[in-house]
Amino acid sequence: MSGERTPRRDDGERRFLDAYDPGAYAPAAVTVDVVALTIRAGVPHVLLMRRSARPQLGWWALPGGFVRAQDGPDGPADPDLPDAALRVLSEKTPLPTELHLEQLGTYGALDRDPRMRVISVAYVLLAPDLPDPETDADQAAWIPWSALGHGDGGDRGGRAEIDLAFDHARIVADAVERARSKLEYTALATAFLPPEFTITALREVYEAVWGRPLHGANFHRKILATPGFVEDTGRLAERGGPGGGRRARLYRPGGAAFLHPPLLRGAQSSPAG
Amino acid sequence: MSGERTPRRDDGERRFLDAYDPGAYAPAAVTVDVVALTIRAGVPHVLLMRRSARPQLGWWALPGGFVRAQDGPDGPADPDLPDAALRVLSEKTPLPTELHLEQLGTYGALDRDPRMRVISVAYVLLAPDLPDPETDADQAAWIPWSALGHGDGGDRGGRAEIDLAFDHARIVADAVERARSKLEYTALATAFLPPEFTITALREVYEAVWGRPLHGANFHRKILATPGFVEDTGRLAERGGPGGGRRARLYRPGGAAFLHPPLLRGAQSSPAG
DNA sequence: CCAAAAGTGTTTCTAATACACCCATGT
DNA sequence: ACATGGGTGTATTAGAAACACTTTTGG
Repeated sequence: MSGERTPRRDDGERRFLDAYDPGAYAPAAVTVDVVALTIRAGVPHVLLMRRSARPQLGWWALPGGFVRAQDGPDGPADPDLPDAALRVLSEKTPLPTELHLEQLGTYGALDRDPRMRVISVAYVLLAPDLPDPETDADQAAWIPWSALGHGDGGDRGGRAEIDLAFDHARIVADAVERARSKLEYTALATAFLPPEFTITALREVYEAVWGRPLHGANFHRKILATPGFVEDTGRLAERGGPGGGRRARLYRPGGAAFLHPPLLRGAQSSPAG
Repeated sequence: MSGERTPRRDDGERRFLDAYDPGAYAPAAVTVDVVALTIRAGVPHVLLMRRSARPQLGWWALPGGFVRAQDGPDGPADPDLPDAALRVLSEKTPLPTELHLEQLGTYGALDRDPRMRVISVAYVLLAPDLPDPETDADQAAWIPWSALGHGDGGDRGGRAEIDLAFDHARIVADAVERARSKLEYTALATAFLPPEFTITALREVYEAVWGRPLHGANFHRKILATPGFVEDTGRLAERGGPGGGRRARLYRPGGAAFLHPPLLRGAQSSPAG
C-alpha cells in the first residue's frame, strides 16, 4: 500500500467525458416499486393497485414506475432513487407528511418481466393509518397482509389468496419480514403511528406486525426503560377505553433510531415485556 | 376485496408482448459492484482495484461491471443479479468455493458517475483469507478498512487515507456496517473462516470486525450455548499457540443462520461473553 | 520448569418474566 | 357500583459479566 495517489480530475478526464456516448450502454429498464405498509384497526395492510396496462392487466401489483434517468419530456430527472420512489407513489395516492422510507432491495431476475429486462429497486414505506386512495376504489386499495399468498403471518382460514403480478408477492414478503425484524432493534414502530400516541397503541403496532400478543404491563415498562424510544408529552389521551378505563399518557417519538437493548421477539409466550 | 381475479396470460397478452419494443425505455446503465471483505492476520480488508479506464483513471475502486441484460456479443445474459456479481468478480480475481454473497443496496444518485446515469447494485462478499489477486499487484489489492477515508472503526493514527472513486467510500462504509451488525444476530462470522476453525479463531473474527476485544472465556461458553452456531468435529488443532498452550478443539459451521440469542455488541467493555 | 493458550467453575449483578394489585375513567 | 383499561410493585428466574482456577501444550 505504498505511494497512494489521489488524482484529481484533469484535462484528459475532461476530454474523455466530452466525447462519451451514453447510448452505448443502457440495455435494462430500471423501475422503483414501493411497498407501503400501514396498520388499520390492528391489522397490517399493504397498498396495492390493479394494473391498468399490459402485461398482467387487471392483476394486483405494487405501485411503481420507471426511474427518470435524465431530464425528458415527462419531467426532470429523479435526483436519487428515494426521490423516484416518492414521485412514483405520489402520482398514484396522496402522501402523508410523516413517513419512513427505506430501500428494501433490488430484483433483477431475467424472467421477472415478460417485456424486457427490468431491474426494480424496491422501497418500503411505513405510514400511519391513511385514508383510502382517492383513485377509483377498484384501482387502488389497502389489502391485509393476511390476504396475500405468501410471506404473511396472520390467519387466513379458508379465505381466497390474492396473487400478485410479476414477483411482487416475493417483494411484499421480503418487506414484511424487514418490518418485523426492524421493529426489534429500531424505533421504527412509531412510523406507523400519528405524531402523538399511547404506549398501548405502540404495543398494538408490535402485536399487529409480529402477529402475537405481548404482555401489556411489562411492555410499558420496557419501552420507558429504553432510552430515546419515546418522549412524554405530559398530556393524556382524550378518553379512556370504549368501555371505561383510565386515560393513557401521550408520547411522541424520541430521538433514538436504534434500541438498546432491542425488543426481541423470542419463542416464548410474551417477550419484550 | 370482493371478486379477486387471478387472470392468466391470454391471447391479448401474447399479442401485446409480440409487439413490445424494449428500446423505448432503457435510459440508465445498471452495474454491479462487489465489496469483498476478508480478514488477514486479524485485520479486516476489502478488495479494491485501480481503475484502468476513464473516468477516474488510477483511482482505487470496487470491482464491478455492467449487468448483461440480454444475450450479446460479450456473452449470455446474467440470469439474476447475484450471478452478475459473481461473474464480474471472477473476471478480476479467482473466487473461493465457500463464500457468502448478499445484496447490500442500490446506489443511483444523479451525479454519482460523470459519464451518465448509472444505477449500481452493490453486493457484499464475505470470504476466508484469500491469496493476493493474481492480477498485477498494482492493479488489485486487499486494503485494510482502516486505511480508507470513511466508515472504518480501526485506528489509523496519522496514516494517509485512501480516497475511492465515485461514491465507493460510502458503499464500503455501508458494507462494513452491514457486516458488523450481521455478526450480532447471524452465524455469518464463520464465512470469514476456513471450513474448520477454533473458537478462538471465531472470536478473533468478532474482535477484528467489531474492533474491540472480547472476553475469551465467556465468549467460548456463549458460542457453545447458542444452538446451531458451531458443530464439534471431535478433533483438535494441530498445535497450540506459538509460545505454548493447549491445543484447541476444531469446529465447523452449524446449520443455524440466525443466532438465538444474538451476540450483542453493547457499550460495555467486553460483551457477548 | 515456566509461560501461554484453552477451557471450566463459580460468584455477582442486571434484566426479563410473571403476577398481584392500585388508579382512573366510562357506562 | 362495577367493569375496563392504564400503570406500578415486587418476587422469581435466566442470562451476562467478571474473576479464579485447572488443563494442556511449546519452549
